[in-house]
Amino acid sequence: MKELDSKAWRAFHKIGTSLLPHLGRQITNHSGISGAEYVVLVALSELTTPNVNLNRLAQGLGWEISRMSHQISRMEEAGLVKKSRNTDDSRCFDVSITAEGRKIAQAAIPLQSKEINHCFSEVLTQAQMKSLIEISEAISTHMKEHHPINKKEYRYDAVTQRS
Amino acid sequence: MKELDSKAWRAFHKIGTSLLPHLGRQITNHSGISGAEYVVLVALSELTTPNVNLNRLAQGLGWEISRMSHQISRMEEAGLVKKSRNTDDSRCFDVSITAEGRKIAQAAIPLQSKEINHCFSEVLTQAQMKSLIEISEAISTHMKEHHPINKKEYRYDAVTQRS
DNA sequence: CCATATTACTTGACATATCAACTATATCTG
DNA sequence: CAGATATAGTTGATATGTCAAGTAATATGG
Repeated sequence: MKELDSKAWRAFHKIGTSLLPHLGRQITNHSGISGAEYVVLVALSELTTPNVNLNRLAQGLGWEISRMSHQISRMEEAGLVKKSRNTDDSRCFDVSITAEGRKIAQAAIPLQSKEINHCFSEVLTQAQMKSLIEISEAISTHMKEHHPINKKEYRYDAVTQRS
Repeated sequence: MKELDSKAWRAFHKIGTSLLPHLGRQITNHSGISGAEYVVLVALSELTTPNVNLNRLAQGLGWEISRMSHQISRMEEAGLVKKSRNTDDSRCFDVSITAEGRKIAQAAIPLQSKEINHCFSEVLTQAQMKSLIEISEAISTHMKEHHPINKKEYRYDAVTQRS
């Protein structure tokens, strides 16, 4: 069954290197922010707490912490997010979205939803989308268990709630 | 049904930004080449003709031509591929794999297949893999028709055969 | 309570990707 | 055939991602 495997991999690889960049470009076109900025803003705008710990944010998006650090620095520079040292553990940083960032996110989200629609629900059947979600979840779970990006689970589960 | 859409997108995005880089890293670990180098070498090693036109190679992998140009330059520098002007149309370049490149590819492919196996057939059912392939094909087709990377289809279909 | 380890994050160098010109050749049109 | 246009690919600036090493604060073990 190597055959099937390889085909699945190639298929996945292909859409991964065409669809993802395409949707990123769309974001830039309609809202002037990068795909990376978009996913960060969306993550931040959906928080139930006023801010997240940087490490946690990275975990949530499956990013390396170094990447997140660079990204957040740039976004802070651009006025999209704010970063402040956590008072309880001053190694940690609390990241939050600014009013400006929220405004941009709120304008971008419906536009991007439309794009996503074009590429998903107009192309796939509902069954296929459900299948894709299951597949993704299976792979995500496996990755988390066997090949985690940042070695350990974040220990301070309470950090987000504290401030 | 926006809900399902968004979930499908997020699921896909997540594996796209975790699985793809992971497998790229594995290649580097076991064979000392980057993921990009790997896919190019595999594409070249599977040619039925001795070489491909650069543009065509880019199309085949869904890459922008500029990216391919840079990549091939670096790989030529590294001795993995060879590039030569096409005699019939001297705007075009014929790209081929070197003996060195082929050796590396042949060593890398079985190792990488094993990795792919870990992430696909050990995690997904056969039905899921088939479903993934169908989904990918649907999306690829749609992308090609509606959002092509390099605006036009390559016109000189015979170029590959000519030399 | 001190030495050592761990954790959270930063930094800078480097690799790679993307974009917008630009060059050279080829094709088309009158 | 001359001039306009299109095509193939290059180039360099800039943005972004990755890696290894470093810094500072906290936790741990004797």
